[in-house]
Amino acid sequence: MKKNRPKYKQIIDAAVVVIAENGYHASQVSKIAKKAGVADGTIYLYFKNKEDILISVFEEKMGQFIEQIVYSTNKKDNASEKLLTLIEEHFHQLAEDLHLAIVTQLELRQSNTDLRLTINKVLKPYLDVIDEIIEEGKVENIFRENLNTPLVRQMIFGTLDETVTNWVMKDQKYNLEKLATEVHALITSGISKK
Amino acid sequence: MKKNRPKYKQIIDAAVVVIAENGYHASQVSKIAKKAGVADGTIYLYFKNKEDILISVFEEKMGQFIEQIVYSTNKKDNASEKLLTLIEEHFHQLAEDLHLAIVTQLELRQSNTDLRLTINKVLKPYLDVIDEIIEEGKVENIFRENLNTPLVRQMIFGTLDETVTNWVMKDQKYNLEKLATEVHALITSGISKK
Amino acid sequence: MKKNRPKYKQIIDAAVVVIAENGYHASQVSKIAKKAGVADGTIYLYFKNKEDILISVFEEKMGQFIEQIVYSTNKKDNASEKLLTLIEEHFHQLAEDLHLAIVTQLELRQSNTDLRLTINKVLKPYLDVIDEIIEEGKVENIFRENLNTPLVRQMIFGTLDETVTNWVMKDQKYNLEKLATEVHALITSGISKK
Amino acid sequence: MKKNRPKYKQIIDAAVVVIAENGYHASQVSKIAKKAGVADGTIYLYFKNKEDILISVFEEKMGQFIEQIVYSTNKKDNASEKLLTLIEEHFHQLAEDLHLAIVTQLELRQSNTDLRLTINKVLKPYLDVIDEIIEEGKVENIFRENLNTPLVRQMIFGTLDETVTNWVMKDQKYNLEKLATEVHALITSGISKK
DNA sequence: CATGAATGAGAATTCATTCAT
DNA sequence: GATGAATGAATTCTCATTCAT
Repeated sequence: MKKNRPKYKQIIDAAVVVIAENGYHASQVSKIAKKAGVADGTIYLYFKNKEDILISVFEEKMGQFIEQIVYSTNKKDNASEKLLTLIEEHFHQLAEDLHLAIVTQLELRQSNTDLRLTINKVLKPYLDVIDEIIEEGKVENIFRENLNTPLVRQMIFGTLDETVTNWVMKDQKYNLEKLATEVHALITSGISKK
Repeated sequence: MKKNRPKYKQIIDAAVVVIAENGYHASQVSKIAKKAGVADGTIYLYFKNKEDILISVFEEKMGQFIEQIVYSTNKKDNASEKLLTLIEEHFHQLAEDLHLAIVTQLELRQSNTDLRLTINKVLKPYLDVIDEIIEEGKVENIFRENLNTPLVRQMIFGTLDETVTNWVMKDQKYNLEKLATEVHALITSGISKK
Repeated sequence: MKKNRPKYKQIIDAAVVVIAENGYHASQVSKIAKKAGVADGTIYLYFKNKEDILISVFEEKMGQFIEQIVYSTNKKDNASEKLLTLIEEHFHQLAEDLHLAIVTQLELRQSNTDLRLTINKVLKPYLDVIDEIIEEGKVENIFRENLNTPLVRQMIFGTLDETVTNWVMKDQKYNLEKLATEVHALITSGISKK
Repeated sequence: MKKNRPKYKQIIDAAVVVIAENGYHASQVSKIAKKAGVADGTIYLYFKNKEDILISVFEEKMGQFIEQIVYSTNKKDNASEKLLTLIEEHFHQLAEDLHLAIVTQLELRQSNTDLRLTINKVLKPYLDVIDEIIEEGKVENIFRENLNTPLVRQMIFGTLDETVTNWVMKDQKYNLEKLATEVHALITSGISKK
């Protein structure tokens, strides 16, 4: 299995750093190879083509990202706490790994081609987790039962995504993780008085 | 003034259509010129370079977009109604002009370079309008006075943006404009019961 | 006659300045037109094409240059004095008009095309003057009668040309005109002792 | 070291031929690549850009040219013989390689930009050799001790350069090498009788 | 006579991918 | 498995010249 050989991981990690430091369009295969300490041709023993590297970056890193969120939310026992935990973990993981945050929030979005489809596919389990929390909240009578789940999920994901992107673009001048409770309050209670 | 000569508008409009139909990376200058009915070289009498076309597309179209929203919200007399109007107009204008929606939600985001900075600059007045509505809501005692305005603005913008992007990517299978009141309710009241 | 109309001279003079200041390759027709204070299209009422401007610059300016040398040398009555006068006038005229010196010594040589042939054609009368002085010197028994006239002319012209070019390229840090007698001595007496 | 790999020399040699045959401005990179038997992209593994090819052509070919002259003059033991040898070698080498003569005398002079600076830099050692011969002649009491060395060098170089250029432009109708002694005589003894 | 907006041909360079060693 | 030299397709922009006004 190629994914278990050491150079596979080396190349993935090199790609994240190279893209974060140089930007999507200036990240040539040869640069990634150099950073990974392998020859250009070696890349093609592990990946079908350049796009396959990027897809794999997203799959590997997002896979872990989602796994961690699922693991953490599962330990909570009501929808509201699960939602808070999801927000906290979302912010925490991206705040911890700035390279990853830059790559996912800014750089990888510059791709067209299949990568954008793959991003959606990879993100699907995450969106499903959000959906499940919403549904659970309805059952637990914590959230309104007439909520339009996909729409609520778009609100939640859109809010988190926009918040992280702003933080990255503002050069991480403030503490992202501390915003979690405030974001959670906004989502659950809205902005209206009372 | 170049911007008032007819070919300027012709080229801008041709660019929107070409980008929407071919995607950002497959939109050669020669394609835009052909669609606009001018010679390749004519493009360069009106625009400094290719990127300048894209920046101008965004400035012109977003300028109108924002103007329309400001105009409409100003006619309402409380923050909540203004917010609803802003959401309605946001959805309405993009639903009305699918080419524009594709370009702003998907294609233009693939650029790096100056365009991304310009996008932020152009968007600024829109974000300011949102901020003003939030502040007004606090004064009118409709919104909680301790709201973190930038964060709320990120929630609002992130939610609208994600909602429109989903609608575009789902091939506009549903009515975007009808979601406005629901989105407004989510933002004002949140998802919690009571 | 076009050559007598004021704009003809305006354009020629503008061309010399534009080429001297911007270099041959950066001297667009539009720049020359602007400096001359006429519209781009007006250039084509006076000149067949861009090359015709350059040819005319050389013809007009070199015509005067040669005329002045012929006039001055004719006033002398032996070949040696004529040669000295020729050198003095050659240096004097180019030292007086730096723009012209830059254009003739550096910029116009970057052309290929017909201009290079024309340069030779325009220069012909000058080379003929040199030939005549050499022949006269033989008759006057001042110069050796077995001199290879074309070769001597090449030595004279090559020496003057190289000297002026060096002076232009060295930013005219020294007095070109003062070199005339020394150059004359070298040509007439050579470098050998005795 | 790139300069020692065979394709480096192939490309340099192809460039000389292509420029000589097509002229400076009609020498596209793709033409040079084709003549060299390599892909267009391969050029850029060996040269930074098109101008770098031209600079390298001049450096390589002129380097050899000068080396040969230094080698030959060093075998002579007085300044006058060294000067004669320099003239003979100068004419000999360019007469032997017509492509090179066309390129150095006509085509490369059409460039502006860095190439012209490089030409001067590369030529410097040659001009230094001439200066040394002049100085040596003074010491040996063969040349006048009050000679202005830079000026004499300009006479010598200007004469040789003009002579070769004339020969190239006159389609090499006569034997350039046979002119060496005559040119040497003119430089050493001048044109005056006695 | 004069204008200046419009034209459109033409070339350098990058970089993902291959394959002989 | 690993290497890295070689490949070659694909696109922006400039500027001399024209011609309708």
